[in-house]
Order: sequence, then C-alpha cells, then structure tokens
Amino acid sequence: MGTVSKALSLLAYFNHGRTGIGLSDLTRLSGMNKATVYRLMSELQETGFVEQTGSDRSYRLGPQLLRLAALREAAVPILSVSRQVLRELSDETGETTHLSLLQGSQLNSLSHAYSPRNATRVMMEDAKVLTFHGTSSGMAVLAFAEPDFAETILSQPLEARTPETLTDPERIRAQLDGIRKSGIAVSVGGFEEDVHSHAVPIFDPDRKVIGALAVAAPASRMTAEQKQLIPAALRRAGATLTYRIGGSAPAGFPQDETA
Amino acid sequence: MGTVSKALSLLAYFNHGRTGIGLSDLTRLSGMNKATVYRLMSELQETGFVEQTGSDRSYRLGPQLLRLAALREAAVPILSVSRQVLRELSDETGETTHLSLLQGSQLNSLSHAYSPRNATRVMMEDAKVLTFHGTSSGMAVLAFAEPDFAETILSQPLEARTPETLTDPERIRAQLDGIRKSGIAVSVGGFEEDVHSHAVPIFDPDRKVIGALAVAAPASRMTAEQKQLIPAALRRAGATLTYRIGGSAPAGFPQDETA
DNA sequence: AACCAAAGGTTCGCATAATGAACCGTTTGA
DNA sequence: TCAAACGGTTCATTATGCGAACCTTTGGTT
Repeated sequence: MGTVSKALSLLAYFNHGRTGIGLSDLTRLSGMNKATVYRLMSELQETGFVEQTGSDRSYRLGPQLLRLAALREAAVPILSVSRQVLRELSDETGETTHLSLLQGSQLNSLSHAYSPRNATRVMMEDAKVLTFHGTSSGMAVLAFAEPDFAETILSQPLEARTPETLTDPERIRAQLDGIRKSGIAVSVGGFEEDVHSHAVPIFDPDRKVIGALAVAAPASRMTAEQKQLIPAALRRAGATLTYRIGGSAPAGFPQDETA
Repeated sequence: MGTVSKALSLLAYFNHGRTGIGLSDLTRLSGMNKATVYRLMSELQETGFVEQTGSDRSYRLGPQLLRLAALREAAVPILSVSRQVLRELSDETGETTHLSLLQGSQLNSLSHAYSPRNATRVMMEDAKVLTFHGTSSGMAVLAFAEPDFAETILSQPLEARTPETLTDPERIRAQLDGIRKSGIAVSVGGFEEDVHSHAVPIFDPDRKVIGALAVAAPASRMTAEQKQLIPAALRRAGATLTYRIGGSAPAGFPQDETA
C-alpha cells in the first residue's frame, strides 16, 4: 500500500460515533507507527482534509471535503437529483425513503427523505455503512453487481444484526436470483427489527449498478395495500432516477409495465 | 512537499469548468512527471477520491468525497444549519443569499438560496473561489481574520475583475478598518458588475472567523429602503448562524442593537 | 506538591518506496 | 496511411517515508 492510500485510509476511522480522534487513538486503530500517523495527519491537515480542534488536539474531518463534494456534485449531480426523487417517493408512499451508493466495496446511505404523513417513521442517517446481506438496498445492489463482486462479499463472514438476518450464503444466492427476476428486493427486519423495506438498483451510463433507492416502513404499517403501492412507486422512481443521472438499466433488467 | 500533499494537490485542478481531466492534461497542469501523476491518481482512485469515466479515460472527483463530506457535516453541521438561515434571509430580503467558508487561505462559496420574489436574481454556484478583495464576503472575512493573514493576502498581486474592483492595498486597509467598526462589509460591482452585496463574518467557538454570510442584489434594486432592510436582516442572520454552530463573536465585535 | 501515566510531538539513521527518462501499445484525426 | 498524442509501464537511482527511542506537556492521583 502506497503512502497516499495509507494516509487516506486513516480517514476511514471517522464515523458518526467517532467524529474526533486523537493521535494515540488513531495510532492504535490503524496499527501504524505514531510518527507515521502524525506525519500523515499533518499532511492531511495542510490540505484541509482534516483539522485539529482547538480544545483538545483531536482530529476531525476538514472543510476541504465540503468543497470537493460540492464539485463532485457539480460534475455528477446524483445527490441533488435524488433529493427531488426521494421527496416525491416519500410523499407518494407516506414512508421514509433513502438512496445508498456503492463506494469501492462498501455501500453507504447518502441521502434520505421523510414523509410527514405518519408520526412514527423509520429514521435514517447519511454516510452510514449498510451491510449487503440483510438490507434490501444491499441485496438489490448485489443482485445486479458483477458476479465476482457478489461472491467476494458472500465469501466473507456474514454477521447477523437481528435474529431475522439471513446469513447462509446459499439462501442469499437463491434470494438474489429472485431479485434479478423481479427487479426489486424486499427485506423484513434484516437490519433493524420491525423495519420492512423495499429497494431497487440504480444504474450508471455504463449500465453498471451504482447504488439503490429504497423505501423503509415500520413493519406494522405494511398493509396489503401498501405492499402493492410501494413496489410500484419504487420501480417508477428508480427508473426515473437512473434516467435523470444519464444511466440505463442493463439488458435483461425486468421492465415492470404492470404498474 | 510530501507525497500525500502532492497527490491531494492534484484534486485542486478540478473545478466547475473542468470536471474531467485526462492523464496528460493533469501532467501538464501539475508540472509533475507523467508516471508520478499516474501512480498518484491510481492511488486516489483505489480509495474512491477520483474515478475514471468509462468513455474516455479521464479522471473526475469520486464518490468517496460525498461520504466524507456527509460525515464532516454530521460532526460540524454548518451547511445544514446554514440552509435554513439562508432560506429565511432570502425570504426576508427578497434577494440571493450565500455562505462562504474559509478553507486554508481560500474562500469558497458553499451554499446559497434564492428568493422567488423577483424574476431577476444574482445567480450563485457552490464551490466557487471568491477573491478577498472585491467581494463583500472576502472583505468581511479579512477584516476579522488574523492581521498576518490579511497582510499576506494584500501583499499578493490583486487582480481587478471589474473596473470597480479596488486593488490598492492601502485603500483596502482603510475599508477593512471601517468594516471592523461597523461589523458589515459592502461591495458594489467589485466581483460581478451590477451586483451590490453585503456580508457579515461568521465565527467558530474559538471566536475565529470561519467565513461569511452575504446578500447579493442587482444594483438596480438597491433602493434606500433595501439599503436599510438588508444590513439589519443580515446582521441578525449572521448572529443566528454563528450562534447555531456554537460559535461566538470576538470581543469588540460591534453589536448593532439598533436593528 | 510530588508523582505517574498517557497524551501530543520530535529526532535521526536506515531502508523502503517514490521518482522520471525512456519505452510500449492504442487511439485519433489530418 | 501515418504521425502525434494518448494512457499506461519499466527499472535503475535516490529521495522519501519509516519507526524506535526520546522529549514535553497535560491531567489526574496520592
């Protein structure tokens, strides 16, 4: 691993639960030498990718990221485009909707919308890591990713987040086959208990899957009517989003024209 | 300059006008060796900071930035907090408002809001670089930054973007004194012609200036009434924003209680 | 107030990892 | 049809990053 990768890998230790990390903690987390971590962080600081807080001297992610993310959005406006799609889909279904994108071999939630219709909602946080197994978004992505990629993911140990999480690779493969046929993934309580969610894959101009659009509802609200309405609305919204970002579904992606 | 800084400095060549850059262009722009640029970009690509488009093989900013920016926002929610403040300020003034943040020694526009009240508006783009001289935001920041910082900026050649741009360091220093007294900066056509803008500084918990909040209006709409209303509303909004992000104005910052 | 432990930060000889001139194979367009 | 420009690769040279050990500061305990 080159020096640059090493430095950037340090940024991966930041998350919602740990927004500030001191030098020693970062040394322990990364397993690198303290002097190395110090030098790398100093360089990241010079370039504004991290900053040190005035109070203690712990590091946190820096403002330069905001600028670069805004430029990324200007070049590839997935998030800005998705916001409208998410809002409309939330309005239509009365439930929480979210978009997750594939980044390397990791799936991250990146944008979401709530519906004001119901007092109880599934809550979402942006920049959270989603597992592939056990989330409808993850399954939707896996089903349409390169077969090698799916196999790599399934060959790793699969943790059960809830008693409902499916962890047997063989049964997951069977589900993926079903998703490839239907074009939509369903998960009941596989990531958070009592959450029933649907997801469809999103494709880029090269017809590669880049993420998933999902609707998450409290299981108690999934009436027969909602079980009809949500998948139909979600398919339409997914097709719209893929289209708006200039993408296209791969040959063989099920076109559900019954909706 | 270390390898990490070198790699990250390559990202600085991306901007609104140039969202995709090929290997050879990047080599020319950076003045580095082609093999070096190639290796650095390969590492940035591995970590998702850039990606290569399928069509030509040019690089563009990568999706990892979205994730990290979202985490930065989770830690320091300046943008999300500002959005509400910007919207309210736009509603109140009927004009375009924007927030810019200091990143290193560069001031960048990062968030904005329009008012639907008028058909003609000052248009804004996020992630644009603002000059310090000639923009009200830049002057507001300079006036309350460390004196060394202001002097460093003023000692560099100051480009005149319009005939109205003030480029004489001595006259700029005089203006800065005035801004320190009044707590608000005004610029008429210094960055874009026919744009009249006001700006106030925003402070962090260490009472350091981190950026500026601004209202930009077509010069033709700046009636005597607006010249009263806008500064008053802007001062209130600036104080609110500084407060909401946990910041405080430094001792001696003019508290305009006449509003 | 004396002590200790753990924090952030620094030093310096050594060896690894970055460098760049020159070199491929492809693509493009004159 | 051919040359120029592209992305990508090689390999000897050496600059650069590395880590054990060492400071200095900080905050809590006795």
